[in-house]
Amino acid sequence: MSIASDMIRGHTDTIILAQLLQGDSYGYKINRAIEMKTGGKFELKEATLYTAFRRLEQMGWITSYWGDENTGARRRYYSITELGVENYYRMLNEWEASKQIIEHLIRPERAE
Amino acid sequence: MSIASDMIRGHTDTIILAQLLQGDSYGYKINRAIEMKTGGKFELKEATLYTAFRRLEQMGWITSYWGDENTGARRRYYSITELGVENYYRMLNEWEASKQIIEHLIRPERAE
DNA sequence: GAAATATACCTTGACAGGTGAGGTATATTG
DNA sequence: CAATATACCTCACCTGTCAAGGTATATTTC
Repeated sequence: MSIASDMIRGHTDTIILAQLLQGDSYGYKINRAIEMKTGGKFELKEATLYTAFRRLEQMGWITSYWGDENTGARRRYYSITELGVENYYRMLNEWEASKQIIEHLIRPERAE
Repeated sequence: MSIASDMIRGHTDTIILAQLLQGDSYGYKINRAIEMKTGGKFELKEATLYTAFRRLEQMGWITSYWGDENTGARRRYYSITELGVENYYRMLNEWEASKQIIEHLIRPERAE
């Protein structure tokens, strides 16, 4: 497992929900958006992404439906639910809190 | 597993190394120090801590020796190695980088 | 002096999330 | 027609966390 994966763990759900907050989308597109946003510095692995979709849907934070494209490969679209929105904001707050705890813990203490 | 644990995952090694940068220490004391530093908001579980010690020692980032207390329970002290110091600084930098990526990804994009 | 608490260490098994490797199918481009 | 892009999916494995259990010594409380 690369270093980034343990750092990102615990944020994949939030990252996906953040994307869906801007409107329904599908796996492939979400991954492209993330890649674009980070200038290629980061991407969710496909297996991680689809595992996350299953998890989020089971928790009722997202719902899905098949698109009706009449050309190209079929797409499964995802929508964020009200419950998903609530949890998204909760997780944003948790990030703020844990970020500060981490910041505090990974620096050696100044002499006092 | 609590929420905080997935957020802290990937930082436990750095947290321990940060403590050892201030001088040799032992498991129990390190955990108390972390608890103090966060005002009780966070603590490494014992199993996690001792697992981390084994991992860090195996990687050669820390070394250990038994203290020679003539009273109280025996203590195993840990020292950070040169390799440990190098990796500590590397991980600090990785935190800075991944922090910004996460920040960028968990917020919905402003319309442009 | 017995019980409770604090100090201090340790291991095991279960669990969850990430991921490499594999698969399917359609459309386009050289 | 081969390669590439789009688009989905699953399985087995790995790693880190942690609840639950254990050992031992010293101090405090009743």
